[in-house]
Amino acid sequence: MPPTRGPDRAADHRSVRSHNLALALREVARADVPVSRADIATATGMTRATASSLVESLLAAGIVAELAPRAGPRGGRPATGLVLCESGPAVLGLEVGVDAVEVCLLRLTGSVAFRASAPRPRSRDGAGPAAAFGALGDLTRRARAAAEAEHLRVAGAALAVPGLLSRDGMLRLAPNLGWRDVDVPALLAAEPALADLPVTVDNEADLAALGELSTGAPDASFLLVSGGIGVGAGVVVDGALYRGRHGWGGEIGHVCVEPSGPACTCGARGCLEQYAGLGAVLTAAGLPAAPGTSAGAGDGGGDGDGVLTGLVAAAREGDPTVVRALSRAGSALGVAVSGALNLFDLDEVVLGGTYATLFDWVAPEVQRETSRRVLSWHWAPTVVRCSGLGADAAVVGAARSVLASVLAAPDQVVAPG
Amino acid sequence: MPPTRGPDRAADHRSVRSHNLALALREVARADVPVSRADIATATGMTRATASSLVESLLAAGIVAELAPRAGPRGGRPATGLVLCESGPAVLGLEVGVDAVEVCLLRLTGSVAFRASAPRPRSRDGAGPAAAFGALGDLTRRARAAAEAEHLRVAGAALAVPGLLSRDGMLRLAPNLGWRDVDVPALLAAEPALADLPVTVDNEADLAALGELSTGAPDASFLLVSGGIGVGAGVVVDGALYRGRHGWGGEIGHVCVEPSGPACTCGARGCLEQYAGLGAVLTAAGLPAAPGTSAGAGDGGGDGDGVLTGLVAAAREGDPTVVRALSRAGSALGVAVSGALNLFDLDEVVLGGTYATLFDWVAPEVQRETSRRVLSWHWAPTVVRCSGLGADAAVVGAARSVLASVLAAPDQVVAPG
DNA sequence: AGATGTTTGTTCAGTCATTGAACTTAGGGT
DNA sequence: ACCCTAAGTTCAATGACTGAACAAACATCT
Repeated sequence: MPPTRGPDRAADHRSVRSHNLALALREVARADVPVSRADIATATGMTRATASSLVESLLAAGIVAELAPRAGPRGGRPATGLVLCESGPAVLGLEVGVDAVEVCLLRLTGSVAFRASAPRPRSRDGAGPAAAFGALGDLTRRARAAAEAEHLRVAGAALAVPGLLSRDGMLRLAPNLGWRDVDVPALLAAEPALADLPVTVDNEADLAALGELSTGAPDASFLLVSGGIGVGAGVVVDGALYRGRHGWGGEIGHVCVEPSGPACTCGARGCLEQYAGLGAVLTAAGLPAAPGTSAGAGDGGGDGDGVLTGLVAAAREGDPTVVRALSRAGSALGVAVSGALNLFDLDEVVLGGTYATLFDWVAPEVQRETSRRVLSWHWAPTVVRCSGLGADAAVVGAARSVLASVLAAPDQVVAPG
Repeated sequence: MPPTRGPDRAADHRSVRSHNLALALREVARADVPVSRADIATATGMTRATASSLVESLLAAGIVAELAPRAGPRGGRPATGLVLCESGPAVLGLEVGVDAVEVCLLRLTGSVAFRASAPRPRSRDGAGPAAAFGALGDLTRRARAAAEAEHLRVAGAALAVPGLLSRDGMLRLAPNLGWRDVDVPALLAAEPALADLPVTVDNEADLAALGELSTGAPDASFLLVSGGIGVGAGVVVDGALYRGRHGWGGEIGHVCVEPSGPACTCGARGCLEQYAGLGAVLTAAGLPAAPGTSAGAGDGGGDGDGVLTGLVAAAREGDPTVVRALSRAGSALGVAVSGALNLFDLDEVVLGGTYATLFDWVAPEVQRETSRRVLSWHWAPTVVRCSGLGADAAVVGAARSVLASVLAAPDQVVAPG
């Protein structure tokens, strides 16, 4: 997160201005149609004079743009439409995933300006974290060249990693990458293409949840459950990500489904991952485990996609063992998800990652369990949805999170210009 | 909560003032020793001139008071100490509990000015919610008389109820009271002693968590698990209560401990309540169930205290059946709590309600399960604590929540005066 | 005792962003 | 043409903070 200046800072004229600036910009950003200065004034409760003044600043900063005046329905002077500026500050989403490193450049409007990925150098080839960040640096260089070509200034970046981060950016543990205690900020600083950018680092599941959020209502509430070798979750309440005490919220993979169930790599018994993780599903389906799916092996990776298509094909053909395996994974998932819904008080579940691919076989069981186990079901029945972004959720979410912080603090982005 | 005016309101001069007013007041409130105007200035980053001006307003409003000047350690002009005003606006905590209705009047400083309780009129005697609120009204009248005698103005009240509230204050379901769809605001408005006060209504577990919060660091994070006929939990993260989408967060009582466990009154199987609820514990201990502990009976109540002392006595004597029952309840609780800690990313558990009384027999098992099942244990080992407030947590927490809102918005309380 | 230094609290002109009201601009309808 | 409506701008007034200078009150050193 950006230089978290305490919420307990004294306010002065300038803070009023930045607050209202952000407010005005949000009105422009959240509407699908162009808004006028008068719209901003009435929506926020400020004077038309103030709205005008704020808009002037936003125009000067190149964050919003004016359209040609268009007459309203009931006569009167035509309103000049305001929209986000296509050539305003752009943002970068980064991801170090199990199989690949990815990058994604978004214009201020949210449109994709550049997109690329490369396979992650594998540990078994002697390549450590530095090699992965080298690949990320290469992709970033290309993305920034693309930005340059469009005369876009890159305002910042966010990086998604699959693991537990401490607040200073250290990646404490990333089982599926085979990493432990990796100093992410140092590795970022070592890449010339990234060293001069403000980069925030966040958990992959959290950023995926933010990505999912950006595809729907801005104040949605849901639990995004992401399947894979592990099982992760991101919690969004009223449009805000729940982070928890250390930023490790939503660790659903090791929630207990059956206290005396099979032993898990974490040392406990009966964790969700042992029922609904990709490795467990493959084993139960009688299919060969993909490399790396026997979590804890240290080196992650493995061609997850190949195994997955096999699984889907078998399920489509109605292979009873496979279907039963998926349904059992679904009900275990449903038990854990029900607990999470009871605790977080949510009524929407979004299935992402491999669960998005396997949605048709997994979702009914999740639905069934939640309908029985969620206490508030009668007042707010649980909805189980499929993720709209699938595997790209995390990169896109990373970029979107930067976009959100630019829109939330437009004055921050103007100053350094 | 007070008329939640949207966070998306335009800021002007007055909002700067109220923000800084609240900031200055917080400095006075959170320090144990008197602070000076200069202290406020340096702590918040404002000028001494501004701090002075703010303090003047707070003095005029009767919210803070000046002490005699006291010399500092390194010479210089002595600082005039500022403290919360003992005779400033007072607040009222209310509770409709299973056994009793309670009231508690707190001075602005947090000291108790009045305290009383009365048995709750029972449904089996033909008394419905109206009777309970009548009893609450009587207590309130006495509390306000006590306030009057001290020349204290009562700024507001908060009511704790054990059940699911909708956002408009309707009590949707309170199994242990035997109530359903009770219109709390209407009942409050019908009581003359309460009709003229701003009263907020909240879940008992949530307010108990706030009460617990007020006994420790103001930015603590913990899960407060409250035992009783049911099992409730309140989640506090960085000093703020987690409420969830509808305000129903922390429903741990129906988190699944064993998917194929005993049937629960909620319709599901293996809910925590079936292992660690008071009824289940008594049954497992071979003791006679207290009236009402067979949850779902409709009319709640029952002399919980009597049964509890019997349980404690038997446990102290080392009765193996009782000790085993408690230890099994503890490990079921530990399983559910571990899940909650993984999801919420917390590292502190506070046991309250009956669990506070049974702490010595329950806590070790909770500790053991969390040490195995909480993923982040190695970086942030879980601490299991006993609640400092016990059964009074909810009333006190209710009053504290009003206190907090007065301190957070001092200008609100000045205007009507 | 007196001078010096230090810290607290106040006073006052200056600055800045908002408000509110008048005014200008630019259409639509009859 | 004339009136009506709504958008956007201009400008004096207001309110709250800043910064600097000043006054008050005490400790310490000579």
